[in-house]
Amino acid sequence: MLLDLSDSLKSAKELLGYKLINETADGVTSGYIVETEAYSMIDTASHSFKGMTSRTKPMFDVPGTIYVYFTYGIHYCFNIVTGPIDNGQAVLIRALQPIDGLDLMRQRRDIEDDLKLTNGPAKLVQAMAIDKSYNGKNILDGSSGLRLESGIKPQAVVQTTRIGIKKATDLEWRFYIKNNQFVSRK
DNA sequence: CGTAAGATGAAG
DNA sequence: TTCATCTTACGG
Repeated sequence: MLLDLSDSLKSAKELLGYKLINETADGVTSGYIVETEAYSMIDTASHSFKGMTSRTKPMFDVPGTIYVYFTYGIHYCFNIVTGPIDNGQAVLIRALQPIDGLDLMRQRRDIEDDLKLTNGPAKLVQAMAIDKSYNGKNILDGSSGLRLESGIKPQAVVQTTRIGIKKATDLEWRFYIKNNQFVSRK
């Protein structure tokens, strides 16, 4: 695999178009990554900004480590850790274009509209049945059902500010595939 | 301990 | 725009 996970900013852009696949007992679901955000230790909006805590420990592990966190009392979000070990960098996966296992996704999301299946960080996590048990495992070594494959090559990528944060709102560390319907917000 | 905020989503 | 809902982090 030629995927570069050495730096969260580079990786956030490069991960666009990659196919994310999860195999569970229920079946296989997959989708192309169409929206990402980069986070790092020099970034006041990052969970890793104040250093390692029990929650953010996976962010300081090797590249490819899966970081799943719980937020707003309801939702889980999923990140892929990048950068050298101990560097506190990660890429938040914000949206997918669903490819395989649409029925399973509709079932898990309890929704009919396919456009709303995976167009948000907590939505895709629910559609692909990613939970806290994936936290700390590595997406590159098959230690969970989750893995990456090469997918499509984005024709055009938009770089802009991140969503839902109150700090470092000037940083343009969000990337998405231009004109893709499954991006969470324009 | 007490408490406030949070990388969201759905409904009204 | 509001609210559901609860873990994490941090201060006392």
